[in-house]
Amino acid sequence: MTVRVRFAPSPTGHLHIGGARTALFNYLFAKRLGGSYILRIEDTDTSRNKADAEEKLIRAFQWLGLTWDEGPDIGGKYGPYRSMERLDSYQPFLDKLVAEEKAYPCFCTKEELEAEREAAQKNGQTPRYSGKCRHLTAEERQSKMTGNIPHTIRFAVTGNREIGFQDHIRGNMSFQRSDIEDFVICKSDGIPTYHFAVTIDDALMDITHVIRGEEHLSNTPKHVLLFEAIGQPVPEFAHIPLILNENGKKLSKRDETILQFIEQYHDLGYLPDAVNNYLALLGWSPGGEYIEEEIFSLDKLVELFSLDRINKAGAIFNQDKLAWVNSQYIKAMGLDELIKLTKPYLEKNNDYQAYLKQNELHGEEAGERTRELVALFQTGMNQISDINTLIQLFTIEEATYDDEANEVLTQEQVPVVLAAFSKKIEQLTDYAPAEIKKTLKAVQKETGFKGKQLFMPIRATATGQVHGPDLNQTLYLLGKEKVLERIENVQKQVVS
RNA sequence: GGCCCGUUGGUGAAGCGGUUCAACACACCAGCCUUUCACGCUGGCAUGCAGGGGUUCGAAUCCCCUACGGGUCACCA
Repeated sequence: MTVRVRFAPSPTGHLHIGGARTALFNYLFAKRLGGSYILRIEDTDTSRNKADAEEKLIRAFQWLGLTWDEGPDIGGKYGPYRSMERLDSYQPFLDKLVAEEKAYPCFCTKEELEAEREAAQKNGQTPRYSGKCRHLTAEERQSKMTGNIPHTIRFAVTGNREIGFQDHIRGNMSFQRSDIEDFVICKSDGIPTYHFAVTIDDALMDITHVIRGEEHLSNTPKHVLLFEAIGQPVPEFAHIPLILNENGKKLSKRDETILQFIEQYHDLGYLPDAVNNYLALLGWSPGGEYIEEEIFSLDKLVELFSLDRINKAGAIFNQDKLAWVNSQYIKAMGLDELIKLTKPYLEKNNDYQAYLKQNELHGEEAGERTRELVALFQTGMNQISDINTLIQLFTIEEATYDDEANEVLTQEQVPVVLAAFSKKIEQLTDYAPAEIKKTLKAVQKETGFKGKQLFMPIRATATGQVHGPDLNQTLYLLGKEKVLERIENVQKQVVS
């Protein structure tokens, strides 16, 4: 039997890193085994559904390159792929369960249930549905039904056998039936709950493996019960560890201390492969000969992935590491491709556009300048959008001097070095990197200062910083006028 | 609180009873390279695998207890 897995999100918002990783694991697992990966939308909570959420979800996945074999957008022979379009398939199962008395209508109101819950809590008891509607007589039930009293359908959890199942990651799991209340499978508006919808959907779609987050672990016995009640085979389960924030807590969508939406990474200029790569390493690691490597393409991940190399403990999300992974991809890519990727950022960068205009760079020349700049910063970028902050070095009108730079400028050789250097470049007709390099050499000869003593004063003066890309290139891209102007400013300050 | 799950360094993790078992990577620190900077390279960074008991000739690796952390207890998914 070929493997069939699914990612089944609810369309309530943006795709976040946890969902993306769950989807990724499903995808990798399916592809590894030559099976099918399915996207299914669980939209039974109609009040929380957001109109554009599905579209955003799909766009995010497309960007990541995690394509599905069946889904709401492309269909498939097990469709439809949205719960709300599958209402007809739930009804017969619901009717059958009620007819077999495996489920029953419950007429309790939300207020009643809430009150019971609070009372139980107050007495230190575990809040659990009393099961009182299960024991209604046929007459009582009939009269309430004809009275059109709103009701839910609850699943009757009977007996006291253990519910056991195998989890691919956690091994043998077992729960007590007595710990599970008669849970609602159909809401009073006639829409099934998640528990019911997923199990029917999984059963009808011949899902063989359910790979999902650990937060579902304690829901699983309910699903097992349901599969058994409708006489369908129970799929295999794999509950993957949660992704945690730096405090070791499950990510909350409201937590703003961490970038957790895929869209944000897209906007910042992360590469989809890098995101997949990092996410795959959260809770999973390749064994064998690849154990010392960290950078894997999607195809490579497919080749290496296996469920039994998934960790049990939750993993803390580390943005630094993601950035590093991304930087590896940026360093590895060709310059032309990088330029293409920086284009949208640079086009929207008014300072850069002004810089080009000011230096009278148009058309091909502008393109050439962009090329030089991107090449200069390729090794210094963690994300494509970094180009905008890095490039400020050249676009900014007035340099701002940081502490380290100011410290350098107090050194005694500074006036000598600056004077010699400015005099020489003033006379330079061909202001280009190679010529600048020669000039620096000449200054060294003339003044006797070399190394840090020579370069630092000039770097600090020209850029306001002691760190930055290659000096010759930097001075060239800054332009002669700006460099001379800044030298002059610094000289005035040193004198006064 | 009940039920479940987990616990190797600041972080991701390797390790699945015994020839360096405490890899590798991020971060951090130091050095090298570079007449500067960055990239890169090299090295340092857990005397101990939450703690305590066992089992065993031998345990991070098996068992038990405790502690701590997390998840979940909805007509949400």
